[in-house]
Amino acid sequence: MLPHKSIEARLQAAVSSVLPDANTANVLVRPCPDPKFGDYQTNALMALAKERKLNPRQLAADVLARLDVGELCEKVEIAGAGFLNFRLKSSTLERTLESAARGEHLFFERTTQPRTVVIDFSSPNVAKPMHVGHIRSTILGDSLARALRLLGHRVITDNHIGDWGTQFGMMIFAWKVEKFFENDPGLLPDPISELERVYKLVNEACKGDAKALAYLRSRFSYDVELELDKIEPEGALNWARMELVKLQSGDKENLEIWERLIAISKKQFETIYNRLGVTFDHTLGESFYNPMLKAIVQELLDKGIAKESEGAIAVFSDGSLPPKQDPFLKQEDGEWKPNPSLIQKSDGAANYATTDLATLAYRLQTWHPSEIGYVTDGRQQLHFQQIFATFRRWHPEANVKLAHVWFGSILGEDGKPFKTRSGETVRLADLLDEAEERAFQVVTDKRPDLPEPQRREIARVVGIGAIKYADLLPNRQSDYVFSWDKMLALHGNTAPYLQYSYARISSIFRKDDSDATSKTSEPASVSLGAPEEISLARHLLNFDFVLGAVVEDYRPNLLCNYLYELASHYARFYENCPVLKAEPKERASRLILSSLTAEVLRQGLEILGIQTLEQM
RNA sequence: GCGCCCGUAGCUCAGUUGGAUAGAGCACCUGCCUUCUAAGCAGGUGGUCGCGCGUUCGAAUCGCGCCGGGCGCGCCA
Repeated sequence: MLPHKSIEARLQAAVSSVLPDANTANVLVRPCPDPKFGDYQTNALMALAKERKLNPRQLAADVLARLDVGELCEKVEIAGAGFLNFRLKSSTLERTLESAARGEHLFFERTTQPRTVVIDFSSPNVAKPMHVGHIRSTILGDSLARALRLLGHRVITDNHIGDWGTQFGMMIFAWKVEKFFENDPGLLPDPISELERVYKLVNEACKGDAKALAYLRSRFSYDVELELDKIEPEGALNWARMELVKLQSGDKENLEIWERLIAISKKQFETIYNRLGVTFDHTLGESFYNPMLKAIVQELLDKGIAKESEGAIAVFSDGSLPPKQDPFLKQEDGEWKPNPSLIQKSDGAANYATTDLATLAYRLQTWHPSEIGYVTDGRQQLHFQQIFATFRRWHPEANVKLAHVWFGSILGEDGKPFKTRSGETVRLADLLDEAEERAFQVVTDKRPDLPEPQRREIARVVGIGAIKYADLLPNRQSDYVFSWDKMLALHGNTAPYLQYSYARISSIFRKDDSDATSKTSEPASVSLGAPEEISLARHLLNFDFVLGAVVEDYRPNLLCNYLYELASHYARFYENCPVLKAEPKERASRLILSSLTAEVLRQGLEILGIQTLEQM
């Protein structure tokens, strides 16, 4: 057991012995904000004293009298208004590092209560290019899944792609206009661009653009029920609607076009996910739930949860919540008015709310998760509140935590939503290309001695890592400003700096000429002397706190900060404590410290989905 | 109008159940490479935590009211 866990357990026991009825779940230790206070502190006794109107320092003294942590810590101190400060004996630090060096742990503990957690993230749309709007969800979701898995939870990742909906009417229409059966766009180098081009064309024709309409007329020669010269905006729109209806009613040709659209898109998704190193256990898109929707609408009607309204079907407030917390009410002109959630449109089609309800039910029934996290844009907060509330009414027996893990927008340097210079949305593929290209310039500048293929590989890892890190570093709920210069900077809190820290440690081991036997046969012995060694060791021991917090609040940015601090501690150690030139005993100890730091850096970056390099 | 989120150093942002003297990077200034990768380190300048009132041993954090900004609010997802 790690020292802080052991201290915490004994502290809780001591509190129970003083206050038998106290709930000790919140009696926790955590790292001290300032090393002068010690290694760990608890402030929980002040809270306990407050709710019981006890003197906090007296309570601290009473608890301390029942607390025995003597073999782990120096004398425990009562400080301030009633803190308990713990300072680890240096032998405790040293033994913990040694057990890590033996591979018994890496400064964190796997959970004793594994949960099954579904993470819903990325969710791009079929037949459209993946763009910057998908990057935060993809990177955040992947990182959270990695963190949960590392801590021993059962994680199911599910990519809920947008493979059904009204846009397919226009897509199929466009497909037929361009006679793609004869000119398979899947064979083009960039089929998605081609699909996007014709989609825009049809869309513009529907809006009445003269050039687009003229183009349609010139191309139109198939299966003509409408006369060519009657293709006007209304005509084009009607035609697209007709194709949609045919698709929905199972028309063979349209289904085949739809399937080919999905196949082309999935290929694009795979290319991007491969570059990002992101994988999914399932890709169950919206279409998968299609067959279930009618029955769900009917069931919600039967149960009185939903009702007809203006031709549509909607869920209204049932009055079970205070109005302020009720997602189905809103205040207008001082009155509470209905704010319903539509589950069926007046044309009889279901919408995304229905699909999300079906998805939720399916996941629960199939995987029995204790938790489902939806990693989406913050603008969907109301939607998810309504979905969750509807689901609770529909399945009151369900025992599952539903979390909307929302995030803010990516902004350009001008503070407005991130776009290209010409005002287009930025494609993910282009973004990754540019990251690698810019990283290549930097690598070439710094290391002209390396052969080009190696520089390319470094640029790939650094470029992708920089984008991911820039995305994970800010608190997920804040908007952040996208800046190439900042994310690729070689100093400061950036991916390249962390990767460099790792590479620099690796370099020590490459130059370590001690023979292999001395590395393996002698029991590893750590002895800490220099202040830089001690603060580095202390920081390594805090890895567990950070991982717990990341998973608890769905916040990888805490890990970013931790890793940056770790790299800073190591840099100070590196400046002040020679490793290879030290005396044998000290050298062995410092090699262990270095190798454990490297391992935590590597593991931490891996949770962020960022690769490390031995050389850069 | 109502709801959600935000307002912290010149700029970009952290700030862990309320906790000890509010932190970092960039920028600016000063040092440090014959010594394990200087893609580095050390030091300095810089704050009425939007404003006010309140809650308490203690508030950037919680409550109320203002000011300023972003987003959302019935058939798109």
